[in-house]
Amino acid sequence: MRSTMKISTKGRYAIRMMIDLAQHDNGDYISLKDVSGREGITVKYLEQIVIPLSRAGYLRSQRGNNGGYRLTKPPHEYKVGDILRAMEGNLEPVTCLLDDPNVCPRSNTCATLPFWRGLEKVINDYVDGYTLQDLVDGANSLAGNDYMI
Amino acid sequence: MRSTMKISTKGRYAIRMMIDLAQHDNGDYISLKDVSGREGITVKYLEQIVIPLSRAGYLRSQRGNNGGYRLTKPPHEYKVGDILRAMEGNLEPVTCLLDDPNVCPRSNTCATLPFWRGLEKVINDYVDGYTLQDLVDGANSLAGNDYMI
DNA sequence: AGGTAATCATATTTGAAAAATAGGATTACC
DNA sequence: GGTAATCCTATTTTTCAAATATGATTACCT
Repeated sequence: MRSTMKISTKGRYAIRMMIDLAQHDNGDYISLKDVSGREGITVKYLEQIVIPLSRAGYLRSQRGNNGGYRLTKPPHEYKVGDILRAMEGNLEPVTCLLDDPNVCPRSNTCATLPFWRGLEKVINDYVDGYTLQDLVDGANSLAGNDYMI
Repeated sequence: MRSTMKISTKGRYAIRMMIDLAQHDNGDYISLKDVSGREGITVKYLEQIVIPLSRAGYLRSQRGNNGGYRLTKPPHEYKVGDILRAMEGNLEPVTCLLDDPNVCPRSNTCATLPFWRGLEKVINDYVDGYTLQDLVDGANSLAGNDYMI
């Protein structure tokens, strides 16, 4: 059985790309071709991944020869949750949580809604507890947790 | 954009069915037809949902006329996480976390693996903090948390 | 100026899995 | 023996992620 509750490849690749841009930041723009070579993701796919990140203001781009991308902020100012939400839209574990009241006619009486809301909160709190810099360091900024193995 | 990170309908329906069985438990077996009428899920779909729950030992069944299903344990002995994992297989947010070392050749050096492991732990801890009885009560058993709205 | 190498924009294809349905076999009560 | 349920397996339908394709636009560099 393949399970659900999975982050998309775009979400995972976006994080890896952001790490790559952070690691190789020397002030110049970094081409997707370079990222592609290092990360093993096709340039064409990276072009798609870059769109929501740019739209969110997380990346600055330069067109033309010697063009490319670079971060708009220092890595510690990116919450990993921001990157994921830019790619995934949201991290709600069930569609029932959307604001649209048409989604589920049972939402008023549903006994499980608070449970799902809590799960959403736990997930968002966790991913917002990491910054891009934390991932670059391969370490965890959350004081006193034991998630590292 | 439709987002990922979603629990399947089978997972959601399984929880609702278990709540329904708990709420209507009077010692007799409860037919899927009854559950279907109350929950608005087809009998045929419920038949599929029941399979992994029975296999996990969470339900007892009775065939034939007046047959049906009932819980094998009192509701407070079911962790919601157990129900979800029975349906979803696991709650790992990325395939990279599977034991199979062939899944990702970068797993040895991947800077994001500890991050994903932590997310998996947070999710499992949360869903294991709720019991079926909590959902029946529409309340939250975790002492001192504020997930309820 | 013109070649080149990049981003940008949009569309299309592919593949796989979730979601739902279908048909019939088996069981057990009454 | 009729009926109403579970059980079993297969199939269809639908949706969406994943990946690819094509070409336009931009800007550096010689």
